[in-house]
Amino acid sequence: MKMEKETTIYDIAKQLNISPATVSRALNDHPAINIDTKKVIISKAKELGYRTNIFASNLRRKKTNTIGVIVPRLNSYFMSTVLAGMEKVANEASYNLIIAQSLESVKKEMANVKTMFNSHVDGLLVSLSYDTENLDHFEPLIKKGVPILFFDRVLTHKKCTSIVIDNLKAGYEATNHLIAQGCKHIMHITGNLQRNVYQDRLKGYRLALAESGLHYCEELVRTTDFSYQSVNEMVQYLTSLKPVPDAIFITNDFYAAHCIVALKQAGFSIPEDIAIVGFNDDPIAMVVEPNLTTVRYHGQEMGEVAAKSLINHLNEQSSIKDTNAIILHSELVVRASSLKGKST
Amino acid sequence: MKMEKETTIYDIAKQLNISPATVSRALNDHPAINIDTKKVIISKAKELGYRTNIFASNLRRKKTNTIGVIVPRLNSYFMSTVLAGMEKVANEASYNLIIAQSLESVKKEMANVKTMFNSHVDGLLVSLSYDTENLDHFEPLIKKGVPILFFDRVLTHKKCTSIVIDNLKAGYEATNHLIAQGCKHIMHITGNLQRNVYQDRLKGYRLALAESGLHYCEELVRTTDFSYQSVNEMVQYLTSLKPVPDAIFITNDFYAAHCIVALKQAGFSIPEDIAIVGFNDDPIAMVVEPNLTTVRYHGQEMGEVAAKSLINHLNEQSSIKDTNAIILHSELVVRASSLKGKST
DNA sequence: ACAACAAATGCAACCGATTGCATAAATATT
DNA sequence: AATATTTATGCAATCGGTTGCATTTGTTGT
Repeated sequence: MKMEKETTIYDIAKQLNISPATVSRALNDHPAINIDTKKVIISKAKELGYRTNIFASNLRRKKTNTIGVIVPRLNSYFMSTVLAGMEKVANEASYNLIIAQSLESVKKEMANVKTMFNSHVDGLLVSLSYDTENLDHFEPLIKKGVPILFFDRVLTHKKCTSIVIDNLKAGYEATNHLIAQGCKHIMHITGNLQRNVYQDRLKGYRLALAESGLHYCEELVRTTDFSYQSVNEMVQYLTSLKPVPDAIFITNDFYAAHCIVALKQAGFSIPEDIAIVGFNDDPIAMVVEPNLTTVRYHGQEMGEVAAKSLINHLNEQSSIKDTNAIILHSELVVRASSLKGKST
Repeated sequence: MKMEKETTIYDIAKQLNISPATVSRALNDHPAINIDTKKVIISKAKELGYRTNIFASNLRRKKTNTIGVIVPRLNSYFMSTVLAGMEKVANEASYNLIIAQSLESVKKEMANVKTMFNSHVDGLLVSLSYDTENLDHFEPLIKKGVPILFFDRVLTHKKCTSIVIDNLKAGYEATNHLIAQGCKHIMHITGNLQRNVYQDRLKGYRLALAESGLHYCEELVRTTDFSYQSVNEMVQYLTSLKPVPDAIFITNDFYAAHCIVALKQAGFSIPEDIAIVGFNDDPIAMVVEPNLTTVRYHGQEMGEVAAKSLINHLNEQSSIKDTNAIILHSELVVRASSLKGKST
C-alpha cells in the first residue's frame, strides 16, 4: 500500500512562493484575496490533490460541522425515513451526521450521549428510548451550550425544542372515526405511557370517548412493546373480553397488521366484526388485507424539519432557543380496515 | 446561554502543578505513569468536566475513529437493518459512523465519496447505487490507503473486499423450488442487471431452468426499479402473456407483496394460478396473504460482519487486504405463496 | 509629487493533545 | 558509597489551518 503523503497548505504555499495564510484565505474564498491569486492557488491545490485537514480546522475554529442523532432503533420504517430526511438536509448544508441507536434502553442512551459529548457534536437530535424517565444525562451537553432538539418521542425541557405531531388530536380523530363507524367498544393498544406520543394519543382516545358519551374502560386499554411475539397473547386477551371489542385503535401499523392477520385466523372479519385503525402509515398498511386505516405523518418531513431547525440555529440564521415546540401535520388515512357498511 | 469554558489538559496540569504531558499520558493510561498520579489526575479531570478534544487528538495521531457508510437508501428494511448491525459493532469498538445515502444515483454517490474523503474517514463501507458503473470515484481514497469494503451491491476491485451472499445459489434455489412445485412458465422480475445481486440471481434462475430442461425465454425476464407505481403496469404485462406465467420469482419482497395484491385483484389465486417467491424476508412477507416465500439473508449480520472486518483491519488485528470476498449465508424460507397442492 | 487611503499579502500566535528524547528521582547492584 | 537500572516526569516540537494585526503595494485625489 503506497500511501501518498497528504499535501498541506504549506506545500502549496511553498510551491507558489506565497504564505500559508494567503493559501488558507484563498481556499476559503476570503474577499481580501486577489481573484487571480485565488485561481492559481485553487488550481495548484487541485493538482496536488489537496484536501483540508478538518481536524486542524475544527481545532482552530471550535466547530465540528457534525450533528449527532440518537434514535431508539435504526431499522423501523418510520425512523429510517426520518433519518433519510435528516441526512438529506444535513448533507446539503455540508454537515455530517453521527448516528447512534439506544435500542430502547436508557442505559445505552446515556452511553450514546457521552459518545456524542466526546465527539463534540455541534448539536444533537434525539428521539427518546422506551424507558427514559428524565433528561438528566443531557445536562452536560446543555451546560456546554450544545443545542438539543427532541423529535417524536420527547420530554420537555426549558432549554430544548421539541418536534412532534399533535398526538392528542391524532388519537382523537382516529377514535372519533371509529365512533362514527358505529363502534361502541373501542379498544386501544399502545406503548409505554410514559412516552408523550402514547400518552397523548390515549388522551385523545379518552376525549373522543367522553365527547360521545362512551364509557372509558380500563380493560380496553393495553400497553405492549409491539413485539411480534406478543401479538397472539394480545389477540387471545381481547377476544376473550365480553363483549369482544368492535374496534381497536393500535398505535403501530406493524402490530396492527399482525393483529389483523391473527384476528382473521381466529375467525373474525375485519372490519365487520372488528374495525382497526393503526398509526404511522407504514408501507405494510397497503399490503395487509383489508388495507389498514392509519394516521399518516411524514417521517421524511419530520427529519428534514428537525435537521433544518438545528442547522439554522447553529448558523445563527434563526434561533430555536425560545421555540418550545414545533408541531407537524398529521392526518387520518381511511382505508378498508375500519369501514363498516352503511349501518352499524 | 452560559457556556462553560472547555477544560484542557493544561488546566488540569496547572491545578495539579504537573506537566501537560503527564496528564495526557495518565488519561491514556500510559504504563510509565505512577498509578497514584493517575488517580489524582483522573479524579481532577472528572471534577473539571474534562473531555478530550478529539480534533487536537486526531490532528496529532492522524486517525479519526470514524467510519463512513454510503448506502443507496436509508429507509428500506434491509438497509436499516444492516446499518443497525454496523452501528452496534462500531459503537462497541468506539468508532463513529458517518452515514450518507446516494439515493440510487452515481452523481450523489460521488459527492458522498468526496465528503467522506474530506472527513478523513478511517475506512469506508459502501453499497453501490443503482446506476454506478465503475469504481473510479473511489480511487482517491484507495490511493490514500483508506480501506474500502463493499457489501451487498458490489463491484470487484483488486484492492477491496466484498461482502455478499451467494446470489447465484439463492436464485437457483428459489427457481428450483418453483420448478419442484410443478411450475413450467416461471417469470423473473428483478432490478438493474448491472448490479451483481440481480445479475447473479438471474444466472441462478437460468441455471435452474437449464438443469430442468426448461426453456429460457426473454419475455419472462423483466427489470424494474421496484417502485410502487410500476406494479400495475407489470401485472398488466405479465397477465397478458400467453400463456400466463404459473410462477414469478421477484427479487424484492415489497414489490412481490404488491404484485400479489394486484394479481389477486385481477382475479388470480396465489399460489394456485401463480406461485410467488420474493427476496429478503422483509417483515411484509409475514403479513401479505398468502405469506410470502422468500430468500432470507440477515441484514444485521451483514452489517456486523462488514463493520467488524473493517475495524479489525484498521486495528491491524487482521488484514482484509487479501480477502477478496466474504460470502454470507442465505436460505429459502418456504411459505404459502409458493406451495401448490399435491399435484400440478 | 505627496499625502491619504484601499487592496493584497505576510507574520506569528494559537487551537489542544501527543510523543521522542532528556532528565530527575528512586531503587537495585556490586 | 558509587554506579547501574528502573521508574516517573518534564521539555519542546509537532500536527495543519485560522486569524488579528502589521506591512507592502497600488490607487486616488489635489
